[in-house]
Amino acid sequence: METSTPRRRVGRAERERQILDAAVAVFSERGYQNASMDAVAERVGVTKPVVYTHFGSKEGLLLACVARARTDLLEVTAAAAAAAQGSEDMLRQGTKAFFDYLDTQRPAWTLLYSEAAISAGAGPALEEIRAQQTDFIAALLATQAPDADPQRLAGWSQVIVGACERLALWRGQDPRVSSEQATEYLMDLAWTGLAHLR
Amino acid sequence: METSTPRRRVGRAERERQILDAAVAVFSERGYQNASMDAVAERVGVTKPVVYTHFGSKEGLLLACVARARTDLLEVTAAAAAAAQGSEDMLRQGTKAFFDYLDTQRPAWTLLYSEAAISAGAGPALEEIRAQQTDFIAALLATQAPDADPQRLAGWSQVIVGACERLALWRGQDPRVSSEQATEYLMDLAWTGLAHLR
DNA sequence: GCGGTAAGTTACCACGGGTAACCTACTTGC
DNA sequence: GCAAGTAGGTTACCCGTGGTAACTTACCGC
Repeated sequence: METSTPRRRVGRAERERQILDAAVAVFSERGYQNASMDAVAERVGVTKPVVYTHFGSKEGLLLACVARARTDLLEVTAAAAAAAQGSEDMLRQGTKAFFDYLDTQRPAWTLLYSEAAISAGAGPALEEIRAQQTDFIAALLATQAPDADPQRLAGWSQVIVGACERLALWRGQDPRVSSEQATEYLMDLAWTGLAHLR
Repeated sequence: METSTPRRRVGRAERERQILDAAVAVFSERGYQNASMDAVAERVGVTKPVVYTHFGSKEGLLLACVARARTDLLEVTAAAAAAAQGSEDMLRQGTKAFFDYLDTQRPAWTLLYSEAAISAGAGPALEEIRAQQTDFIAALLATQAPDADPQRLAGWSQVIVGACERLALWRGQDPRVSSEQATEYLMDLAWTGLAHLR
């Protein structure tokens, strides 16, 4: 089949995009462990060493996937928060955008929160995502509780980030839980608690 | 040196304990991925097929480690909660016992919350641990908010479990945060929030 | 002592990550 | 146009490690 295209050559940027797309799909379908580099390469219509020249190693490829998802996620949540008015609504809209992103980008979600934990090298990358999130949230909380100890603010941020991740995984198992509901359950405890601590 | 013990033979139960101990150590030291079954076997002073006759596969070995840690963790937290009086104190003492357990059993902690996520097969085992925790917590919360929708109670439980995991990871990176502080940060948001929702 | 069996060993396979050496489609300079 | 250079690709391989088949030996009951 494949009408006569003996060996199509493609620019570097384009190829990297193709490989990343294939990697996200393959990793999320078969799991990082069970996914072979050959499978990724084959999906692109290319051989293994090509993948290696672009991303160095299997872990490097995973890291690149994570990095791209991270950028997207940050973009989406930051935009939602920016469009809101007031601290409470910023947290609410940002959280909801987080859940919605994971809904529409299922493979990326699987990758980030189920598969990526696999690689020792991806751990730090995930921690960086969380650091972004906690910093952002700590700043938000500070507007509501300006007198609180910075460590306490950081702790609260950790609580919120952890809660979001867990709620996301929970929703993955039980799709009856809407992103609105998940957001509300978080706000119930987090924001209500905060409001009464001042 | 090992004075002259040519080939010591050991009972099944004892061997399994030895192998589990070695596996927890090796997996947490080098990471599940980088740990070889040969390394585990060598640590016990035995060859690879012995490990396989006991645990079937690398994943099986990991699962057995997780199962044991899970039993310990449940035991410790349940005991702490049972010794407390009143719902709030049960949540507080249970949470603190959780953090304290992870403090004293570092390798087990690493295994559960950094390495175990690696294996596709270990994922369900971890979810079962969480299910235990969330059920327990949901029952606790129900005493405080008897009128709440069950799904909402479940959601709040997810929030709390996620928060605990994240706080534990945070403490792993920053040892200045004591188990008491971590517990308090959780209670600040979770319990205070809950108290004002009734 | 003398089998029978549980406990262990050696020697191997296969699969997948990673690489070295080679090849070829396109571009650039003349 | 055409030679030369190079980015983009391929084939063929290595080696570590999960997993297993076939054989060996320490211990127990009798």
